[in-house]
Amino acid sequence: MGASKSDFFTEEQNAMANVFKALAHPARIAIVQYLLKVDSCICGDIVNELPLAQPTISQHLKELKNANIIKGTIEGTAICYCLNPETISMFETYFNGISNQLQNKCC
Amino acid sequence: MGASKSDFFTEEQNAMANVFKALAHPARIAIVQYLLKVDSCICGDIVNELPLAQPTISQHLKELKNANIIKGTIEGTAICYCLNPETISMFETYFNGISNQLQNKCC
DNA sequence: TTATTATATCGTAATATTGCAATATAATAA
DNA sequence: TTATTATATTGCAATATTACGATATAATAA
Repeated sequence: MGASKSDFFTEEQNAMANVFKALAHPARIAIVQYLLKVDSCICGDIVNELPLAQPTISQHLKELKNANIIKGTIEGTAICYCLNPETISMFETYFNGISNQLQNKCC
Repeated sequence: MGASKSDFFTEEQNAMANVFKALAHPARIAIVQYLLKVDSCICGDIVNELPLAQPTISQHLKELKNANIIKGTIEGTAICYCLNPETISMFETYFNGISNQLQNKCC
């Protein structure tokens, strides 16, 4: 985050910022879309789907995994990634909460 | 975004990534929380609330405004910022959509 | 054992973000 | 007009992200 000041913010604020940061890249949005599109949670043919090299995809998957947006299970030589419904629920709860607090408070 | 490749992604993917990027910083999360906490949509006393200098706050507000997460109305010498309910709704719709598509697709 | 296949890590160059002092702008007040 | 007050912009140093070639690791196959 550039010349960092994250110490001055709460754990929760830093945590939310980190989860959003994981979605703050078109490649990672594309990975989420792809995981939704394919019927089962297919693995690393994401590399064939996106215009990025294998190490780059691996890095993006790692960031999504660290943010708990996806989870990976080993399947032989491959790793099967899929979206984590709990984190999606967390996002729903977060924005529902904002919506509810927002009533009559807007200019 | 580092050595950039955003040309290879769709408009929609880049747009979503940009909106998330606006929330990908603890100071901007704190600003959103503050705008929710205060009863009316009070303005630039955010500077007194957060441990950052005025130009830094101004820059963060600009990023939130560019992403349509907040909107500002002029009130005399001051500017009154508040959350944009439409963008909050957009987020709700986005994650509801993912939730719905996620049924039975998880490993 | 030696391939082969799938994914991860390292190192580093290119680029982007962050934070702020200094300064500018814009609106009102005196 | 000249303050004053509130916010924005500029310029730049410190730091973080992105992308990928080279290489490593891990699992299975031959």
